Amino acid sequence: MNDAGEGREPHKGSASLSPSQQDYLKQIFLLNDASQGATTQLLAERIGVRPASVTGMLKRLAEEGLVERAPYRAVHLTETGRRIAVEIVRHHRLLEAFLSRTLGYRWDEVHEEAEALEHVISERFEQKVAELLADPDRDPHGDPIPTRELALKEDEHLTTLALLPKGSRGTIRRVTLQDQDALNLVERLDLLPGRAIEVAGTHPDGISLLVGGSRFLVPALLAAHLLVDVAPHPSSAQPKTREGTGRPVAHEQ
Amino acid sequence: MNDAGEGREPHKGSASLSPSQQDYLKQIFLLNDASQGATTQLLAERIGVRPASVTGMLKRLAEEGLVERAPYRAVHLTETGRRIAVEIVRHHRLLEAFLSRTLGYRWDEVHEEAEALEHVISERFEQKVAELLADPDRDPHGDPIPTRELALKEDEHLTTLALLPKGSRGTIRRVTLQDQDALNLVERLDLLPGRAIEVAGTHPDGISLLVGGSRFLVPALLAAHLLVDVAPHPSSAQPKTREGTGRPVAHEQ
DNA sequence: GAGTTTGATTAGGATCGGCTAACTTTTTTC
DNA sequence: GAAAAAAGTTAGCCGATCCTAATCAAACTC
Ligand SMILES: [Mn+2]
Ligand SMILES: [Mn+2]
Ligand SMILES: [Mn+2]
Ligand SMILES: [Mn+2]
Repeated sequence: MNDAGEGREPHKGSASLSPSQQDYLKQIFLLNDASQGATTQLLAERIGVRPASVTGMLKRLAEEGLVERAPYRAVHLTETGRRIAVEIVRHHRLLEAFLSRTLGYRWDEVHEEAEALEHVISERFEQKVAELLADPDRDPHGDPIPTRELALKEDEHLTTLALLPKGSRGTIRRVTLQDQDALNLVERLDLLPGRAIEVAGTHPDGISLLVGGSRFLVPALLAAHLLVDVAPHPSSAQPKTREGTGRPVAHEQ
Repeated sequence: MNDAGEGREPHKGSASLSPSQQDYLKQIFLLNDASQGATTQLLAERIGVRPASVTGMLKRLAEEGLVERAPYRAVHLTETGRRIAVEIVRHHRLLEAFLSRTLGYRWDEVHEEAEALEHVISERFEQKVAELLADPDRDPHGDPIPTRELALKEDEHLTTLALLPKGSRGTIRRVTLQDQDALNLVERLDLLPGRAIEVAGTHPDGISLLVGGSRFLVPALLAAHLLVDVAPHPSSAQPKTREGTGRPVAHEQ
């Protein structure tokens, strides 16, 4: 079924794709980036459509050379598809940083707005915002912002909170959650990027955590999405002296 | 064919309409605001579709109670339709001011970007931008920005350059053009809002204008879209002063 | 005021992206 | 390894928005 003589559009930019197509590519990328297979069902959940719709769209994207797929198996991005996906991710995270820093959005308000704007802003807008913010490399959730050349830094030194042994100390650097309610939970628990934490113990259902003077159970499902920068010497005091009641939320303004 | 017992949706916000629908409402409003009938053909030109498409969309908008129309006649907005249209206009002009002032866009670059963003930003975004800019009342073209309550100030003291008699002096306050090429022309001629001008004479094809030390013919078609704040005493030369016809005129550009 | 020109509408069709219901394939369970 | 469960696909449909071509109405023209 695959033909080699199809019309080869040179340099397909994200601009020529519909917001819907862009969202599919982005979610495939994010799933792969999180080492998960981009299955029909997962995509359907993330994008908010029915599985049948995903199948249909993936076929169209495959025809355009943006994904490679075999029926009943997870999809993968082609190089072209990946490039576009990263471009959208850059838009999204740059916008989140902008909304947070320049317009004073709250931590939990940025995602939804960026979700819509990411498809609409021009390269000029992207550029101007990057200038204004002096090329930020993290969004408010701690997610790395791809560079203009679409290079994406890996967080190799970060560890999932869920895997830390008792006694570990470190700093929360990244919250890899999409869901609005889950984000609200993180905010209520004051587990934002920058917070110093210590693992008080492990449970079957999660992790007992010491943060900002209080101690509570972080459910495993949540802990798996908190990436921590582990302090070099678990026995010594934490490098960053930043205690307090934890109430004054760490907004990066 | 028209029935009175249609489903009456309460408080329809612009958010529930498609970008396309929003553009139709906006263009109807802008045409009416410029004292032009919103005909099928004019709308088709402004929106960039064929007349047949306009007829189709107007029918749908009429069904939703946003416009009133009779076949072969110009359309009018209902109160609901007008409210939505003004909301979009506010978005558009606020965005233009923001792009210009905060992101450093050039005068001729703002329109296109605002055209896409206006349909996508949330009320929160609108609000935050308005705060950041301290409630601006003009966009970079001199067009008035509707207030949050959707009140739109009229430019009663402004006159079309095309109608000024020889010897008139004044200041360009507003450029009511949509077309990109026309805007570029205005910029090349340095006829931007704020420029002091004097009418050196009238021609059948336009107006001979003195501006910034040089003198040239402004084609009638262009002159009709330049709104001028006429100086009270045509004989006295004054580069920049606030005159008063009994009405306070505040504009920040 | 009959005819012509211009403007508007209708008819029919395409594309896109979603849906449901029915069917097929893969995976899991025992 | 057969049956059941889960996941994925197909077929058929729908609404939104655009298009072209043909028709109809209104507005000028003389
Ligand atoms: Mn999106
Ligand atoms: Mn983020
Ligand atoms: Mn628009
Ligand atoms: Mn403007």
